[in-house]
Amino acid sequence: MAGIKDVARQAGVSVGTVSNVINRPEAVLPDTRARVLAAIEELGYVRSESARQLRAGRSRIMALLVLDMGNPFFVDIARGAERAAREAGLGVMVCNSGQSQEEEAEYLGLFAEQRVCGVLVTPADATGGNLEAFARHRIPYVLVDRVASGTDTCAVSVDDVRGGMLAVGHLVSAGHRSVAYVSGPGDLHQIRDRRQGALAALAEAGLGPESLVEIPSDRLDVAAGRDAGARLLGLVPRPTAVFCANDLLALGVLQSLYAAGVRVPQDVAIVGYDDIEFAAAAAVPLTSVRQPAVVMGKMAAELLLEEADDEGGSHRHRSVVLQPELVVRASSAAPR
Amino acid sequence: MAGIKDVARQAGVSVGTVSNVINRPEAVLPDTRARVLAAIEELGYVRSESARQLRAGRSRIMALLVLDMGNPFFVDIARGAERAAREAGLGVMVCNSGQSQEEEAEYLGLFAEQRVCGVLVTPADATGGNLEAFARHRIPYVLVDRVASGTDTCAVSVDDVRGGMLAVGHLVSAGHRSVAYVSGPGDLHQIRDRRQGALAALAEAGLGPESLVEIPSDRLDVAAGRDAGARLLGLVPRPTAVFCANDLLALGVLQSLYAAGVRVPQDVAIVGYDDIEFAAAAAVPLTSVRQPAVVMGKMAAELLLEEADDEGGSHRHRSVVLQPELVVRASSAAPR
DNA sequence: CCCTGGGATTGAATTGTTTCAATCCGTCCG
DNA sequence: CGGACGGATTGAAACAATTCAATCCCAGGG
Repeated sequence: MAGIKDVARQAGVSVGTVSNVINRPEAVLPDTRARVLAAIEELGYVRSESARQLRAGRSRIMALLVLDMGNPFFVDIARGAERAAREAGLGVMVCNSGQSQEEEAEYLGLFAEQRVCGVLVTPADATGGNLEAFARHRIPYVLVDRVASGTDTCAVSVDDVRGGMLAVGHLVSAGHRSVAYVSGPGDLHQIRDRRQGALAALAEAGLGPESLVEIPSDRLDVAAGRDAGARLLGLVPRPTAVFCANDLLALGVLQSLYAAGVRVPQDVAIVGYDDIEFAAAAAVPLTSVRQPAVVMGKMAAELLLEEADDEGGSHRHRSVVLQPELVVRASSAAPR
Repeated sequence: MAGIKDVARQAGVSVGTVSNVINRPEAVLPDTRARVLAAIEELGYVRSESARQLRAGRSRIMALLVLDMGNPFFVDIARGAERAAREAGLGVMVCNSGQSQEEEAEYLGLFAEQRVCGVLVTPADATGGNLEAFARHRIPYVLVDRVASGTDTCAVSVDDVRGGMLAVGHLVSAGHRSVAYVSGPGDLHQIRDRRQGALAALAEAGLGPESLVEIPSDRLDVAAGRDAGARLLGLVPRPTAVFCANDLLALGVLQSLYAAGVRVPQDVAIVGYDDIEFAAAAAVPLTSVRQPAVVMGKMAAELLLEEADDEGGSHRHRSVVLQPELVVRASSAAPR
């Protein structure tokens, strides 16, 4: 494959001039430039990003590590991040940790080797042990959909406690007195905060924690939702409402109930979380807590860019907390 | 940041030995190895992928360029590809062309600069002009969800003509005599082939092309489906069935009809395409043509790896055509 | 005791770019 | 006419790894 040297020889100039034509065209005489461009075209020269990177010390790629790209919520985050990165002339490498700490560690290692200019990450665990180790590499990172534990990191999150409160508050005010909570992996902050919000909403209505029946689940996808739905059907007495930790679970629960002939919302009301595009198109359009996912991705990327571009150490870490919003649809209503 | 030289100095060995410890540990005496590993640990050394790549001439990353990551169909393809790549120790860089030829060209340029070891691509246009130009770089690529136009490329696709035939054949045999086809961008092969299959199914039942009412759409997402649904409602006489070029469109159409009080399937039957996970969870569970997306991604990646690993020129390009499968659900049934 | 064989280690060459001090050359001014 | 200036161009250093021929050293055999 042709390199800058071949181009230089072909055009009868030095390598430095070729480099200038590519990076600072205005600093080269028009006819020299033309000659070089002709040579580039003729040889099909493409500059080597790795050589560039080697010299620059870091790549022009930003990494995004999410829990699950099968969840449209994360796809939206990726969209927002990509948009912001693109504006800064950077590429985005999107990876899935699948909520596994091992995969997370593996990917973080990969990012360090790639010398990415920064990492956006939704941690797979509450403690953030992997990130602690990662911090050593001096590669900036921003927490996404997660509050910062200290002041040594930027973070963008949505108020999950408030989200849980909105969801269960809505159910309680519709008359429900017993609510199931289909949760996810207990080591995810989001899950715990939403529960806390749910409990707060119940408490506000004078109901104790026994009014929240937890149906645990180790994954956060539609299949897990179907399982949870089956378990819900077996509960005696059966709660009249379900709050699901995300929309995928909710869609699964809905499917399960539907198949068993349980009517939604007449027999059981359902509220999901994230308000993914498919929530509105569900068997019964799903009430859900909307999160500004695209904005979150965009802001996270912008914070990261600010930190990465910062030469003088003037960057101050910031935590942005966005507000969720309840979107009421057919799946939630007063019990009979 | 510490380099291999720093490690060598710290451990009191040469750079070559450090390299050996990393890449061929068995070729180094145990205590030397231990000393080097200790130095690596102490300095927090992380090998530079760019330097590695520069020497190797190509990166250890495979690119995947799809039309839209917001479509779960492509997410499944990505999953399959990622799995295969991972087994070969490669990373995958997933990018969206958004059906734009400009973005496609831009990304292909980026891939060339990155010297990726290969590209999996779902072309944004029928002619494949961008790929023709790309072929010049001698970077192997495999067409995904698209048949190869010649024998100079590997390709993995699903028989879209047959898919269209299955979908419309099903509708016709349920008694429908007028079917709307909500299509997408006309320069996509998939869209045209599915139409052709639809026409073939009609012809088989003795119906002419006038029985297929095309509702064009320039995008392939839920919002476009809603628009198409609105246009469908305005048609006189209104077709009794709709075949949608993909499930996102179908879900949008469904939402639209639902909102207008048109009953599915009693008034209008709907058949989608792709059988994404959300099709089963739709307002009315969606009849759809299932495509083996994960398998397609996996096979494409495997073909690419075979071509990329081929030193002796023994690789022969292959086209794999997979078969779609009709999944009947509630959204399709005989008209009154 | 010398030589040989072979495993361990070395160190220089190589990869393709960017950057920057040095050089070149033509012009302008004194 | 000489010197200074400035824009264009040059060429070598630096980046961080891999690779491989050369070297080193030790054991075993003659």
